[in-house]
Amino acid sequence: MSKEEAIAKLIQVFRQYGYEGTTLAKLSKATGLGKASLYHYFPGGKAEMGEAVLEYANKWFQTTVLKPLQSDGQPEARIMAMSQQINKFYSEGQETCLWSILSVGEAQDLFNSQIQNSLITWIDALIQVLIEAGIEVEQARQRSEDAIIQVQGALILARVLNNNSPFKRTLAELPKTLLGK
Amino acid sequence: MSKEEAIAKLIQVFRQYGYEGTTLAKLSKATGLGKASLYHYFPGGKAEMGEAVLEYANKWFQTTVLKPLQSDGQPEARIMAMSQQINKFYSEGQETCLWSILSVGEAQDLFNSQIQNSLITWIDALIQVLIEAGIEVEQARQRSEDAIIQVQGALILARVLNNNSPFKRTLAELPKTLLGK
DNA sequence: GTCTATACGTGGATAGAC
DNA sequence: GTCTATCCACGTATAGAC
Repeated sequence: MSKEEAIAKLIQVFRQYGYEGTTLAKLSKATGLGKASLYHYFPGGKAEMGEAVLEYANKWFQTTVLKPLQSDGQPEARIMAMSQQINKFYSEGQETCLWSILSVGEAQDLFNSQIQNSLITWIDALIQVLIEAGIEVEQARQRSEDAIIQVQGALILARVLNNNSPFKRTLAELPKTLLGK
Repeated sequence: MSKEEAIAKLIQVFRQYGYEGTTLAKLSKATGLGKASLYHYFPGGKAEMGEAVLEYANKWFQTTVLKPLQSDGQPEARIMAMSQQINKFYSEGQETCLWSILSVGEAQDLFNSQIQNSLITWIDALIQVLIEAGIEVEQARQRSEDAIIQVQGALILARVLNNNSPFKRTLAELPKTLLGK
């Protein structure tokens, strides 16, 4: 098993259990590797695995979600493309956001700056598109923040209510939220 | 120290560290009670403490947030009163929501039905007010869900960005979100 | 009710064989 | 690279004195 493949398995565990709820036993079971093998790939142990998982998720997000947003079509089309990708990225609202779950407790101390960067990158990418669409910068910032707020909040609602329809509705309305029409 | 006072201290720990990140050592330190004393109040251990903390938060939320919403003024005034109380309840966006943090990992199995009830109660209370304001029921439901989504999402953004201004802005716009004007 | 002391499992991490 | 075996600290929980 390659390191990449291992990380893809690890990410599931961190997403489901959070940092402190994730144990080496769970990580071992998820990958099929013994604890010692995990330490071969990640000498820094659990903290390094968390770091790797965040880095992996970040790249994945950049490729699948941000890239369509930064392509060269019409702003509205790009935003719609992004919404579709977000839907996939979070498995239609059934998966927790790694950023939100790794921003509490001990994990916050370890990863917050990394997570903050990811979120800021996302916000800035949105602002860029809205400016291209002719929206004034401060309003663009507010709407971009609102969009992310809504995605994050909708994921929580989906998890607690065990029902992803508010999440899907939120995504469907993202273009309106961002472009204001 | 009364049981109530103890619970008020415990809640801080669960909020900050989540269920799995919360240890008896932390709970002991926060209350000033020895571990054995905690077991005197909560024979069921950590799980019972989590339960008690959720129950406490729920009552607190009902009294401070829902009651103003269900008073007998104009809908808009009641919604504004609720927003103010939400602001206090989450310490201006600087405190995590207990419901969102206890809905992951092992805690999800233990507490999800309780948390689900709390959230549904909130949504239903909002729907009631919007219906009184003359809004059609399905739209009332959607807007109520949206309001909660925005509060939850804004709390996440505040935590990650270490900046509560989006949270405050979100709260300020809640009346508009709900009443649609 | 609150404490000290302690039991027992599990968590993270390492050694060393293959 | 992956395993088995093992270490040590800490986690939850309990016993029993005061």
